[in-house]
Amino acid sequence: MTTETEIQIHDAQLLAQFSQMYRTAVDAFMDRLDMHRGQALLLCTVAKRDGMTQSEIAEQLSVQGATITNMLQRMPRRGLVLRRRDPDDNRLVRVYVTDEGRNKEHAIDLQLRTLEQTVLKGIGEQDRQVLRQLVWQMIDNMSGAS
Amino acid sequence: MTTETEIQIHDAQLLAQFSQMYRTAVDAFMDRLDMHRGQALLLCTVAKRDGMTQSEIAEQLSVQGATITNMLQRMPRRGLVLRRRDPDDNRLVRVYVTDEGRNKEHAIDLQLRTLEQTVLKGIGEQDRQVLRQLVWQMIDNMSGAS
DNA sequence: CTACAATCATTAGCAAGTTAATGATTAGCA
DNA sequence: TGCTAATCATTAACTTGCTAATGATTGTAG
Repeated sequence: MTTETEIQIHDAQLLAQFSQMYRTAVDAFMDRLDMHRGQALLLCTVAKRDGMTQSEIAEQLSVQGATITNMLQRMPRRGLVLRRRDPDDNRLVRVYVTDEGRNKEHAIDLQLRTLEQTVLKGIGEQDRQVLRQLVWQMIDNMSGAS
Repeated sequence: MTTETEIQIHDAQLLAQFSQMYRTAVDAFMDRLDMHRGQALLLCTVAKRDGMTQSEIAEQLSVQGATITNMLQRMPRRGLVLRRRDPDDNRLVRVYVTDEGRNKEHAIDLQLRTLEQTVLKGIGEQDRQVLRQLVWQMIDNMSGAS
């Protein structure tokens, strides 16, 4: 169905299309958990290191600090995370995961593995290794972007 | 800098991070042309086949129809495209590129090639072939997503 | 010690996605 | 012909990203 266009598309557009579709796919998988993409990924990040600063979260997700503020303001719908100002440095806001949040994170993690299986279907372990390496290379290339 | 996290990240999150960074990179490159990402990609699409229907554009960009409506409503800042209802089927709105739009599209195309060079730097032609094939495979996997 | 610079978070306003509901037009069948 | 169903676009309300400007706190130099 997309076969006709495969021939004359540029790599830049191919990657754009992939990014778009992957984002939509994550949305779909998170919807089943009644979660939004950004909030889910944030939760997964904080769950791995409790008490992260908002700036640290932003850097980890390759996102602007203001984006984290926005997301956290919409989060307390369900008490999944807490925010507390650092007593030693009152500029910092540290984010903590509640027990409920940790449960949710497990579910999200499972769902992400399912997504992984869907997206990587038909790709052998050797090719996956190659893919990982290539993606890391591209990420590195973009990290020092001008 | 990202080295510490490379080890224990899941593929799903790796791809999410790539998508996020790539999207930001496209934004940066389009900013230099005083263009927004979505509008630029839309222009490139229509430039290749004048008179496309909004639904056709949406499908090509893997995006919802409403998104195209929204974007086109913000576009006429500069007369890059025209919209005209199809006289034979009044439900359809066809989009046409003006001369100015076609000039802009050339500039965008150039900029996308530059982005391509940046992102794929250090990756040989053989690996690029492999990458293309893997990305197409993933796109196919997501096309029939449940 | 005080003033200035740096850091962190928030706010406001925008673009770009989504879904769901609505309206207008066309197509198809009795 | 006329009613119903399908198609296409629009609207409204939302989440998620961004930038730029602001405010509050901390660090540092004089």
